[in-house]
Amino acid sequence: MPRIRTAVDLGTVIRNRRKQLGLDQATLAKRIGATRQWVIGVERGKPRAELGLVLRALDALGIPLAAGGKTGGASVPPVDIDAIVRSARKGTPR
Amino acid sequence: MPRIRTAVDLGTVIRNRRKQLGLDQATLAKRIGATRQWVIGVERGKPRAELGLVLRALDALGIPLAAGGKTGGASVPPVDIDAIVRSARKGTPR
DNA sequence: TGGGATTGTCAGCGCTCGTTTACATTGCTA
DNA sequence: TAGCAATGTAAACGAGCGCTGACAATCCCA
Repeated sequence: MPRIRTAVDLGTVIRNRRKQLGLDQATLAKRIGATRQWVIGVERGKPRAELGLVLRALDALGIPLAAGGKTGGASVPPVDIDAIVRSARKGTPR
Repeated sequence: MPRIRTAVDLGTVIRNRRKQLGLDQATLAKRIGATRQWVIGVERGKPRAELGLVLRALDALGIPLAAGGKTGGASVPPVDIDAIVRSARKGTPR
């Protein structure tokens, strides 16, 4: 259950899963509704790929995405009190 | 621990977390290295936002992203045997 | 060694992204 | 009510994406 931080992480996950399923790039591309070119780019970790296609790819590969779950350590660092206070007393004098 | 399927899902998560932290759009934008305009778009669920900025946003908000974890049901449908067989015997006649 | 499948690279093109700048709207406080 | 902060909307513009189409480089069997 890899933790995704960068586009490269995501590309690796997608590629591994695709191979695991025995799919080639062309087939995956067709399922997503994109081109093989696009698949190549994403698997390489292209950071400016478009979000919608990426989500469709994960879906097509049966890869669920979870946000905010505790992954083990001190994830989800608790509320930034400072910010809240500042916001509370609308001053925000900078 | 919301399950992310669409760009709208992601926008909602981001917006909620931002407010939870008491940040305004401008501040978040600056931290990400994007503009307020961009934040507005993403929070609205723009499906063609660029991946890199989205990941930076999640990071800036302390939202971990996990891929491939079982979420409860029949997620991660097991390997497509058919595909593997086809791939195994390199034929792939179709 | 030959041939098919898979993957990678290149070039050109339309289109939309993200940025900048400015203004309108809403909400709250003094 | 005036004034400030936060949010939403709009227009113009450069830059890069994703698409089409074609071709080269690898693998892997027969």
